Amino acid sequence: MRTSQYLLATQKETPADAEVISHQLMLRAGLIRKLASGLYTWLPTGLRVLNKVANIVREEMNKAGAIEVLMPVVQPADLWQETGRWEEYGPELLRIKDRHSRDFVLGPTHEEVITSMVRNEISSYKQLPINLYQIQTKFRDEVRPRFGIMRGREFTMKDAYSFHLTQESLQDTYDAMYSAYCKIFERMQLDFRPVMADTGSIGGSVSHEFHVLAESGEDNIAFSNGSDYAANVELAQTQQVDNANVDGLQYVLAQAADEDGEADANNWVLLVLAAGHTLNDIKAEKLSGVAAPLITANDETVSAVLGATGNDIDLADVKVPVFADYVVAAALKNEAYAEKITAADLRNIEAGDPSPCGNGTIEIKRGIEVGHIFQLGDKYSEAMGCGVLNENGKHEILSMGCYGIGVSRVVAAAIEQNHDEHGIIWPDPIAPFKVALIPMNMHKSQRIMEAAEALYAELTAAGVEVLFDDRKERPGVMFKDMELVGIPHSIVIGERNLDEQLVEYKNRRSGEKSLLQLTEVTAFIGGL
RNA sequence: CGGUGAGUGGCGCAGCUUGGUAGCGCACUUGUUUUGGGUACAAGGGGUCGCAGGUUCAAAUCCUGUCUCACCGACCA
Repeated sequence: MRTSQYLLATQKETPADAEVISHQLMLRAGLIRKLASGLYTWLPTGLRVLNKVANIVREEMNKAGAIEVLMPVVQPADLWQETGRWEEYGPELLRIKDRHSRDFVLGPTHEEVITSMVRNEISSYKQLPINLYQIQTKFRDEVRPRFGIMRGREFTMKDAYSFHLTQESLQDTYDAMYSAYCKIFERMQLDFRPVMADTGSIGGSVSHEFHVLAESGEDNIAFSNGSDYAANVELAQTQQVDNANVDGLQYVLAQAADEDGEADANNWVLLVLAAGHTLNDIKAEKLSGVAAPLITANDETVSAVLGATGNDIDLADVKVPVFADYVVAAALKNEAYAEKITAADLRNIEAGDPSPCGNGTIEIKRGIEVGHIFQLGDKYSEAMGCGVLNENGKHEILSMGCYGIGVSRVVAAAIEQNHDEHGIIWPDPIAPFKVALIPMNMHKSQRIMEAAEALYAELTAAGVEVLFDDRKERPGVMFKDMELVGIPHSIVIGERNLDEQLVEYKNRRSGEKSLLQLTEVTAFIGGL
């Protein structure tokens, strides 16, 4: 590619509304442009990277036995009504009507569509297991899009769905996906970790997230320094310790749930934590008797409720089981709370805590979630009647797994992990170009132009992706642009070395420079 | 949705308090200059100041409404 026939679109100045480094660099290096909040155009350079990432994902999915399909972005509402998510999913689900006033959604995920397809296409146990995936645009009407492409409303996702008759089969595919994900992020040369995770609203039991480690990550990951234990802080269990070490208590009032699990506006549960600890909302709302989603009382309610117990709560009097670090006490209206104490894991794990696995202590690092795999069970297949005839001719509901990678988010995460003060430093496998060809004052020197043109033709013929900067620009401009864009290797052709038929090679990441014979350049670059 | 802040050429900003129909840097065009790290000089093109309404002889500037955007919280690949 010649820069003169390309859209480089680099900028000197950082747009004011970009906060994180990956967003700033994606704008400055000409990878993306914002169209509206959370909606971005991929410029040529950005699209090249996005396609590189997608292709690595595709290759590894294929190798792992998954089969590619492509489903519509627009999905009929009745599928979502079948699974109940039309009501459950909330405002992130963008609902639209067609000209006949029929309801549709812009797909935020594709469990409904794939399950609908499989129940029509798969009818025998002989066809199982099967794992189908697509790489496609998703739309989620995020409350607050932020950090550029990192949390956009429209984004590219690889989503795979597997179908099984037995838990063993599901586990096999889940393990294969786990390995494939590791391979994918290894190939992209990213520093990542698989971590145990909460299943959230998608449902199911077993789940792992894949995080790219970066300071700007939105998730906190708990690592053990004595084992390979890693879990999202949302999920990481804390060990109960002797209450004697607790230095004071703090409390939170949470709305209670009735027998049916519905929020009960008149009843509250008192959650008590050791001083200095922080409440983990996800753990709290999983407790029976506590309303989910968690509703905590404001100051007014606190005084009203605690006043109604007949006496002021004196936390020093709460008799905490000796093995518990913190407790749940029912502060039901007019009841003695002291008799309703239960111990539970309620708090966020913290650095320095003993690891739940029993080995080592916990360290907390920040991560960007780029992948998530789940064992879904029969949540969707049951609701939609997706099953096959088994060996005995009986209809049996399938169990499912689902496996996602945020393809566009990977691009941003890679930049968070690979940049310096000059710009992006792409890992070779996802770089938009492998090598930048930078001629010095080519428009004034016939021999430079001939050498550059010859080298460009040679590299291109060898299948090397080369960006030939043939603009009539000063050297400094070209160096700055190529560094900003982050092309991992560059070749500089100048009068200085041409007499000896030498050119200069420079490595973007290490900064190392060396001189190469003009004739050996293509072999050298090809071997990198 | 709650809190904070911002909307002035493609980008970054000034002007607004003390109304008089717009300015700087980058980028862009042309010429000269320079020639291994964003060269210098000169001449140009491009905005009616988010939108709507109001006050006024006169509004980017004052008033009202509205839209958009970013950041902090609750959700997610």
